[in-house]
Amino acid sequence: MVAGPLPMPSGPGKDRLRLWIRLLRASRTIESELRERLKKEFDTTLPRFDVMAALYRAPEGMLMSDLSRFLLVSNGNVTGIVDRLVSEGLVARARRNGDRRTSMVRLTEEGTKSFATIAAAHEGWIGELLGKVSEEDARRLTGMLTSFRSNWEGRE
Amino acid sequence: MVAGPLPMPSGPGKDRLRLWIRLLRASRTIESELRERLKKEFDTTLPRFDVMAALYRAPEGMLMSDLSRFLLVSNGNVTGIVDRLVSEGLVARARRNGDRRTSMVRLTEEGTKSFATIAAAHEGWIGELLGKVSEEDARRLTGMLTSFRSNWEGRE
DNA sequence: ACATAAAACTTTAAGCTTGAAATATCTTAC
DNA sequence: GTAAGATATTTCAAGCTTAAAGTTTTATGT
Repeated sequence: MVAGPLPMPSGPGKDRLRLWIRLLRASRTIESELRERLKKEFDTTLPRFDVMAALYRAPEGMLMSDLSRFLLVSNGNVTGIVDRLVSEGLVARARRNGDRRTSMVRLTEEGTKSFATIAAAHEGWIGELLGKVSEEDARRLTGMLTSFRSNWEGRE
Repeated sequence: MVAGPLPMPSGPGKDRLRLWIRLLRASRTIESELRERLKKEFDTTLPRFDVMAALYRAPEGMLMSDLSRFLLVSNGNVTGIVDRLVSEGLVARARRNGDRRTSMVRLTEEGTKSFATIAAAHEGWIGELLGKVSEEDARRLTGMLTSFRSNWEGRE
């Protein structure tokens, strides 16, 4: 999957396979760099950052299932990550009157502050890691990836 | 990180952040689809597929550290995946005369056959999943991602 | 009202992942 | 030749991940 420098596939329809391999290598490279920096600089992890980023954008809170859908990860996964964030005091669960199955999850004040700091560093890192991609190319790439995505949005 | 449809960042230098978010969402979407199909159709996993793909390209075998570098994952990780593949008879470790610390890892005959079958299906899936990306766009995207990658190859 | 189904979550088991510590082997410098 | 360091790999603990099964609560059909 993460095929590399040596014998690349050739023939009809291989361009998409090659694209996928590059896409995956690029995102893994960046991801592992981010992971390392989050750990070293802020003693946190990418999944925690992802959850906090989602909650930061929703001050009124989110349901567990919203988080799961939004982050493209399973329900059970979110449970574990949120549990850990709660035990660290960065996130709170609030029972709801209307529906006792659900609870609104939101950042605590401490979580909000913490996230703002980390997010600023994160944005700088991305600027650095993608520095060689021109703003122009960045916009074009984003456009292509968006059209790909809309093709898949809401599947099953 | 996997930010989505609602308030997208704006301002100077946000194009790269937006690009990264799209890149990550695209690769996670495709990855999870592949994961599911590998499981359902062939009762295997993406990491196992990755290792077998690497070995398929190296009939003479690879060292554990080669695998680790090539796949962009940690050493200890490769140990576990290879252990499982060995126990399933798909991969073999061969001690080397020269250096007793290392062993050459290679596909067994069964592993080779098995991989060929799965890889054919895999290529079809990619063609399907990236079907809306034109071959032309695929080549352009690949080019941009390649230049990004060479910028990072061999860091640290 | 009451049974049945649906929805929202959590729990569980198995496997993936990392970074760090531990082992074993080889290489280098005296 | 031997101690010190470098390499290659495995082991370990903690956390992430998923699919499937289980729990609790709400909604629906009769």
